[in-house]
Amino acid sequence: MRYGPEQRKTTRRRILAAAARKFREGGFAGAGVDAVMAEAGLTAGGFYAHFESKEALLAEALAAGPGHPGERLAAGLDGTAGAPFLREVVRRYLSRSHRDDVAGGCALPALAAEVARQGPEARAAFEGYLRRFVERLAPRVPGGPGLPPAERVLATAALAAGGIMLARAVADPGLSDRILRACRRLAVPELAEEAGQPRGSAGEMTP
Amino acid sequence: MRYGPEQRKTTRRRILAAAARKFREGGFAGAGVDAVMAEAGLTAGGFYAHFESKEALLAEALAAGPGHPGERLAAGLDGTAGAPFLREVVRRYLSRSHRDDVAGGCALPALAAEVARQGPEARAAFEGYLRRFVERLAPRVPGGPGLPPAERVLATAALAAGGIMLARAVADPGLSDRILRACRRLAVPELAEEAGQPRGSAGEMTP
DNA sequence: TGTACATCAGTGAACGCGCGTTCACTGATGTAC
DNA sequence: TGTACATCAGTGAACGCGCGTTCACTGATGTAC
Repeated sequence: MRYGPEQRKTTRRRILAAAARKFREGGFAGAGVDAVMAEAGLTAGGFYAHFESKEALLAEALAAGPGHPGERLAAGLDGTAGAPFLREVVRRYLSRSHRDDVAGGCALPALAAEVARQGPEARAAFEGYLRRFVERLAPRVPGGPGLPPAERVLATAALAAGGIMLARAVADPGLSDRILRACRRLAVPELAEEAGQPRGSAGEMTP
Repeated sequence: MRYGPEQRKTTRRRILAAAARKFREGGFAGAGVDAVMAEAGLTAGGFYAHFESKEALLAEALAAGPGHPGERLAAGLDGTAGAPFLREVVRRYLSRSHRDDVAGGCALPALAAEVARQGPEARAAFEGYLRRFVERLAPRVPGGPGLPPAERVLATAALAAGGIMLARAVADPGLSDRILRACRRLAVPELAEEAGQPRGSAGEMTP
């Protein structure tokens, strides 16, 4: 093991990445410090050299997550803006692959309900996570009736997060797909979406 | 204490009602059998005379919840249908009072993320809970572009559940209100909503 | 009517377990001289 | 260059605690005769 502050930072980042995955996968209450540290290739005891508490880890794991969806969703869409841009972002977010990849997916559908039961620290971090969607997407998203772009991003985030969450919770795969499709259409009423469902994962949110 | 099967049924219902409240409030992982039974005025040991396990209780608490929102939301709207009906339902659901009453509110924003991590029993019960929205509301809700009424109810449920969930998780009350308002507008683009936010709780989902 | 017994919802203590957190220690790395 | 010491990230065992679940028991109620 290398010595020095660089190693310390690397380890810290590894714990954060592990926490981001484990918390999404098992929930904040369901993923223990033990499991997070094991995912990072460490033992539980070393955790408190890096973080004050489990809740502090949650806050940082939200704030410092690498590859925020607000950026990942817009990748490769440099020329686009307006309704086509929004449709493409929504198509990537409300995809089967995102639904099926809880650990690697967005924090909103996986953790929002639990964050709502946490203290101000975690909620402020979560708020920052949500605001980042607005910052990154609002400049390229069209407004709607009574909805400036920033408000539309907020409402679309709620719709998309809710859609992924419900699609994950439901038992019937057919209903799950219906939920995703219906949400994609409600999100972009300006454009009649192509009839079929998107196939394959090219360009979708999680590979 | 009265003897006989009537008393047994009453107690069972009391446990279910307590579970519905406690699970929404603290999460499924966060609310213990002890806390649920205490809310019902009982001690933990008696629980297993009524339910096989904690997860079985979750499934039943979802399925047998008294006063499903699908019915409560439509109460007093007997003459209405179409876009005005939908707007009123959405206004009640996406209200501050519903946001602030986790224990008495809808199961979707409070429990969906955790249900997604449970077994088939709980997920099937959750699915029934969601389908009940469609059954009760679709006959009176208008379709949209590429969205038959049933699909529109599904997408609106995702939007509304996501909106309440995000509004609860965020730290800033102003942002929380903005989320609710933006979601109400996206849900019913046919009608330009009145400029102000709804005030008071008359007709809203939770008193 | 009165007595003995059967029933059974609910109690309360106990169980094994995993949790978040603490802490004495290890051992690899760097520094002083 | 070599030796002694300092640093500190990470280990692993232990802690107190609350969890889901079990179970012997209580005591109020109903039934038999």
